[in-house]
Amino acid sequence: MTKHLKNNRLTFNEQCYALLSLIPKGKVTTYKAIAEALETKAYQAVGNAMAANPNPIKVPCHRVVNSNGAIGNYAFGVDKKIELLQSEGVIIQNGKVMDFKAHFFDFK
DNA sequence: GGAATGACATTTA
DNA sequence: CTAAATGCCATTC
Repeated sequence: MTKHLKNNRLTFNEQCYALLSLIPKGKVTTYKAIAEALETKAYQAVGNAMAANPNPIKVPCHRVVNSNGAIGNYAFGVDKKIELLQSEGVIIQNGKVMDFKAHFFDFK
């Protein structure tokens, strides 16, 4: 990049991580919700941010699923993502989140 | 600076 | 309901 301004604000990714770190155990959110919380429609960019997640320990990227209830993807494998979620109390069946609304964490 | 890429979403067939 | 096409936007090549 020739424009090394970066401004003073956090990168899009950092903002995503910040939001994710707010999600309590046993709750999930969607890429859409995160994007909306950042006041943008960069749904896909949110996914990219997760893929670039530098610290999976502090950032529970496994709590982010697709807006249609599907699990989506995960750096460590979808199966691993499912296991993590289930161990936190989120019911998953047939690769989809059951009672999605109940487990949904909204940033508003 | 521009093109390509992606852990998505929504609409249409 | 499933599948394909189209739109979006930040990041990376």
